[in-house]
Amino acid sequence: MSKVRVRFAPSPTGGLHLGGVRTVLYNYLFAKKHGGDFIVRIEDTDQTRFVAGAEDYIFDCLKWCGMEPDESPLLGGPYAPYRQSERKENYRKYAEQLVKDGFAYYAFDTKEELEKMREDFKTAENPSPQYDHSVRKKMKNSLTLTETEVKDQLDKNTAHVIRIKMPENEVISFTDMIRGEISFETSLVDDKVLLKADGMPTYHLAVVVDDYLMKITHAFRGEEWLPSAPVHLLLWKYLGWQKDMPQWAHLPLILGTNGKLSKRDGAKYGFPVFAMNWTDPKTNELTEGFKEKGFLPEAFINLLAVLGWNDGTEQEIYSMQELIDIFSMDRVHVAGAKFDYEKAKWFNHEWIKKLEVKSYKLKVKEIFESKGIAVNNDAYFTKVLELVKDRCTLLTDFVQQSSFFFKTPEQLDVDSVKPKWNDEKKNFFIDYLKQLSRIDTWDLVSLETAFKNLAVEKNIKPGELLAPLRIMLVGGKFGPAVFQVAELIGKQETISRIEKALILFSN
RNA sequence: GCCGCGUUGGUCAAGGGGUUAAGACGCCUCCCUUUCACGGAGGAAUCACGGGUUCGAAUCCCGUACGUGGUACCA
Repeated sequence: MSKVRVRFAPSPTGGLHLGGVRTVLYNYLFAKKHGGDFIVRIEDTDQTRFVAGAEDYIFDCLKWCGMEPDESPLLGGPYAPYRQSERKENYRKYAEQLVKDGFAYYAFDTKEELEKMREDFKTAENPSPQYDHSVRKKMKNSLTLTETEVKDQLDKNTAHVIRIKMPENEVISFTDMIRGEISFETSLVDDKVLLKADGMPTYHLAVVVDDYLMKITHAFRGEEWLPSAPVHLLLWKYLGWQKDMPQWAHLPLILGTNGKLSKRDGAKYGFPVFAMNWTDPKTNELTEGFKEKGFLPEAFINLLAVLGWNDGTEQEIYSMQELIDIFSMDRVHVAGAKFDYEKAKWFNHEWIKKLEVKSYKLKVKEIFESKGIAVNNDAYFTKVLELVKDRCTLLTDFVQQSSFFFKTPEQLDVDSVKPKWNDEKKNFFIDYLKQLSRIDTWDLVSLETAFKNLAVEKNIKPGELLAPLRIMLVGGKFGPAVFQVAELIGKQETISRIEKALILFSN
């Protein structure tokens, strides 16, 4: 078999959502597993939906996820250009060839005429009539017009499209790598437009031509493309390229609360749907991404990989390299999967625990700095992160879990202390403060011993005192062992926090 | 409407004629921990429905229902 070449062909129309990233992932994994090439080709033939900046955004996302292409508009490659708008000249000749060979035809119908047709043929049973073998005989095209009429229209530069001429009563079938044998009745498929009036190809023509020219061996795309597969199959055949046709796989959809996962689902239920922050340049509306939400790319890739695929074992945590080694298309699920944000967070938690702090501390540092918390001592920072990583699900959780190591808590959970606060406890802390100031070896053991001994001496249960101490140092009922916190923040800071809190509690 | 594709706990799912129908997330209980987590031990919860085929069906076949995608000069 020739070298494996797969492509991801996004249209730059907005943020890169979960389904998109997973499609890239499966393409990428398959390519890398077989030592092949991963190509990214931009489908920007639709001028009206094109969104400025979306292309760069897509590449940023791929980079963040660790899926760098081998060929792309940015990198170039042997089959450049990789933007369909720049390949415009390629397509017309293939469309013309199809017309010449009798597999396609010119259609001169105006927008109004098409609308009229749809209106005229509309019935209760058929709410959306297609431009198919039965209606094409009644329309204005090179099948119904005489040769001279057609030539005349063409000479006059009348706006026209080229449509595929779907055969009648044929069954066309192919083998999908995930679903097996799939077949379609050609009479039921419409005469899809291949070349638009503006000279741009539609997706149908463009994928086939580009896949052929770029020597794509495997074509993986979302399940939403399944209904138009017969058009593509026929194009490969009609263009005479059948023996070079890639193998197909149609990936299951990622579902939201109902239907294909949408931006709305995310907004509604409070989870991201895009890989990275996306700001729509038209509306200026920001949609939060997984990256900014505090996800690790390792976790993001991992959770997407197993949403619709598994290797048959009980393993759930995989690195990119492991995925490359064991991924196989035939273990991809046929059914769509509903996205579960709780499980997504679990994956991130697992990765935070699994990875060494050094691999993400820069990201956490950025988050800290954006919250106005300065991080100066790298060794100290690492030590703190190491101490609290087990209790962080998202990278952003580090703020809540460890900001008190870097700055005095602004808000203390006074309400949890006050009801049980009394002079005995107050006096205990005053005495403890005195002892602390005399300690020379500031370590966990000395702090704890002094505390416990004093409690015994004062005849107060240590448990009664530990909670207030925690709130004094940390601000709330969370975080690592109290004495560990005291040890790390140091003598000065510990004493100062207790002193401040004492005043607060006694008011 | 028509066409395509699906359907195993709330979610992700293993299993593809004989299983006590794995496992994970979430939920609940307990242990550990004088906080919150981590960790550990348990628990509740599933084969869409109806017909076949078969000694035997979650598994094969056919219907039905439901879901989902398509039905654009969008991808």
